[in-house]
Amino acid sequence: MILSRTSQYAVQALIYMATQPNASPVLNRDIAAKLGVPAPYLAKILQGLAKGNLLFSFRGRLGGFCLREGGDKINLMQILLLTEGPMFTQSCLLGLKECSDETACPLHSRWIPVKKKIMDLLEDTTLDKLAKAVESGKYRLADIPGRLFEQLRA
Amino acid sequence: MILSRTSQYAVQALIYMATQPNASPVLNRDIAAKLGVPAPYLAKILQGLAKGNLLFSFRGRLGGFCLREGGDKINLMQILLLTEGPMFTQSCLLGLKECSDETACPLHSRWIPVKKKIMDLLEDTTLDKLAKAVESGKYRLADIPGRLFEQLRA
DNA sequence: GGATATTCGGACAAGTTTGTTTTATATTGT
DNA sequence: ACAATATAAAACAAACTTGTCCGAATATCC
Repeated sequence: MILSRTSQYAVQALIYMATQPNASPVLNRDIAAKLGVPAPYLAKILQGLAKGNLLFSFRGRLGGFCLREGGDKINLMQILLLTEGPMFTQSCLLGLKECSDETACPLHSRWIPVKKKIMDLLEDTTLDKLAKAVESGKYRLADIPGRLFEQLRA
Repeated sequence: MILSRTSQYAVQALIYMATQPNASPVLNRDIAAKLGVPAPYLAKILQGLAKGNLLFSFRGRLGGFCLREGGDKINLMQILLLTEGPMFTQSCLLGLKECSDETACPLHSRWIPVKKKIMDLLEDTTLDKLAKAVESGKYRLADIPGRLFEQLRA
């Protein structure tokens, strides 16, 4: 509805990375397995995030991906700007290319405050907050059924 | 970002229809011209809305599409449930198939109130309100440049 | 240096959304 | 009955998103 699959996978992957000790790189293969997501596709997404300076990537043995900054420094908006593109913040509900305060669609004035709520949420929500929620055990990152998920986690 | 092109065209078209006298049917061709969207594609969308009981459709000479009810009775949510599908209201930001209060993604509790704002907006916004905004001349339905739009309107 | 393990990068394939074309069918006016 | 004009429906095409595969580059360990 709101986010593309690419964005959903990206957010899930980064939350997972934030739950891991960031001393050693995390393998794309491992992330894909935990999330139940196609590994080659996820790799491409992570490469994009590395190009966008959100991740470090290391090749070779002991390689993998690392968060470039601490999980408390990365919020959802930063991720989505990379995966959805820079137009993400300035979109009109009706799809008008230009929909500003001067020349607006009929929904504009109603939409602005709601959109602000969304943007505020995305900017305020850091990876750390989400990682803590997952670590508490009350929340899930992926659709994998409980038992299988626990097995993978072991 | 939030809505598919199909939904955007559908909403634009219905707003336009709500600005027209509803005694005589509106031609798909005319709507498409005003909005600057491909006519055959729009026709398909309108046919879907007719199947969903939001529009009447009449074939042959003097045919066209009509709102089935008054513009004050149709809100955006009704349209989007047809164009985006019935899952539209129950989606999870991270794309989890199941994300309810019992088994939730780590964003769930933050997302719920924001989502409610969106849903409230969509349910509260009727075609009539939007049509009036367009008729006031302050707001635009389509991306067509001002001069061309005025010419078409004449 | 060689073996191994990993990301990188690009080419390829499938699926979905968006858009086009064509033919059929219904309605009205003459 | 016939011509004109509209939607209906289905087949087709293009573009974008999503997903797959493979060879190359790179780093570590022996």
